Amino acid sequence: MLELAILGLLEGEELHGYEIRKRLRDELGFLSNVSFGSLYPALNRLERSGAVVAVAEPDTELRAVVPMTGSLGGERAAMRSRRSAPGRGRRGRKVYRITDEGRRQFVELLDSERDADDPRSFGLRLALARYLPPAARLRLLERRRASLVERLDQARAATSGRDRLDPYARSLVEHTTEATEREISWLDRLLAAERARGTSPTPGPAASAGPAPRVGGPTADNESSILTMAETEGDIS
Amino acid sequence: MLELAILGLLEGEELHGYEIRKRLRDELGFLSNVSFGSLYPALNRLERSGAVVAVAEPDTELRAVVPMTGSLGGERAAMRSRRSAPGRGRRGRKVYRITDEGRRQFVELLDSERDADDPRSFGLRLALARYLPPAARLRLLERRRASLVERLDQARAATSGRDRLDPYARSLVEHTTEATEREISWLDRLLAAERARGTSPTPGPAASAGPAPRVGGPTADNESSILTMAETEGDIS
DNA sequence: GTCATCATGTAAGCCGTTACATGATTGC
DNA sequence: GCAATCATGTAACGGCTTACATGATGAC
Repeated sequence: MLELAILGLLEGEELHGYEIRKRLRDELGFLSNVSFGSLYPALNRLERSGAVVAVAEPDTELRAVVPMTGSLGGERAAMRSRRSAPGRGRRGRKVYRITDEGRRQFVELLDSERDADDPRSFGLRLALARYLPPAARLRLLERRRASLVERLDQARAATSGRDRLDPYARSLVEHTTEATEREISWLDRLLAAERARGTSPTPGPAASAGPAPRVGGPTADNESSILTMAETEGDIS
Repeated sequence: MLELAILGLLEGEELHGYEIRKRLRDELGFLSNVSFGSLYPALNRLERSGAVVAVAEPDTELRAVVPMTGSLGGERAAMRSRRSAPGRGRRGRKVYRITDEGRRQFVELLDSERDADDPRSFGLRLALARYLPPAARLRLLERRRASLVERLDQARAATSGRDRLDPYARSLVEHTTEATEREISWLDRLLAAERARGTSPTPGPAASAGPAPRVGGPTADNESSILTMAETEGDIS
């Protein structure tokens, strides 16, 4: 899960650990904050498995920081702090780049059903769905839909018999049921758009067209932290 | 978390481990299935801490199973399988009953903010909210509301900035935002009902909690019973 | 020169899982 | 008497968290 998110970020650009953590928080909304105690070991695992390599920092950053002057002192100071291991840029930063092997692992992970029970799993995968081939994208949406439908059926079966629930549990069930129904119909729109794209010569931006329910709020043209797709995940059945 | 759910079930009736697992799945929808490897250790922890005790099975069940006859053979067979340790009923079942200490722990857990990041946490607590005193119930709802509003604000703040998201991420953000707004207004209805109900005079130290900030969503003041969750059904398509 | 921030890592522990091991009861 | 289910438990392991430890850089 964590490794999937990291690879997803590195698909876009080279990053070092500290920055990756920020992106996970701000961009993917992945976990409020992933701890370093899990982030760095994860990066080391990825490096050992050949999914990423430590590289020198991109020129752009480096040039901006290191003075152009021939100043001996400045050069030496820069060297001292810089040269110790591959992938160490200024300061002690270790900048990672994804490899071809990493891309392979990434798509494999993205297309797998690991962590299917974790509510963040689907949100993360959909946020990275642009990296999936169309067929796999359909599978992802269909799996999610099926699991929601099953949950709904199960809930209805269990509730029908004994509606002796107290008001709180009952309200929770109702709210969760409705939210689930809404998600299913949202998925149906995504699926329709996805299928229309694949089968007809209509390419492109149809994908997000469906939604925009616009209940009343401002039409946010948002780029946000992609998600806090924590999802209510109601209890009770 | 698991212990909270277990205590919640035992508030209602005496149960043995295997049955508890079924209830967690069918009744609380807690985890698709809690493994025995975590359930039994949890029960043992609860027993050691004095929150539960192993008891003889309730008479009702026992009577139904053990024949009333004075048949020596029957009696002996029943004894053989039954008597080994307190709380062992027929077969090897170990039936648990919550204690006063357990009830104290239960309410304390229920009112705490543990696992606040876990999305199942709120659902579980609301499902058990009937066991909370009114003030704690309000706190629970207000905490949830505040965290959703914060999430929404954060998303919008991050949103206002730069680059465009791809269609999948964008659709995800939109759907999640809308779902969050709906949950907030649902909570507003629950809060209104809750306030209308019990509390005529606000207790002395009202300072800490205070009224809800009203930052984000609409202030839907739909009174009516908590059960009336007709929901505005803004539906799209 | 010292503080906040950036940056990387290790160690201990919690909480859960899967896999394994055992045995009783019921139905056929 | 045999299988399916009920029922309880242990052992090994995994991933994530907190707390700890270290050090560089930039601002004042």
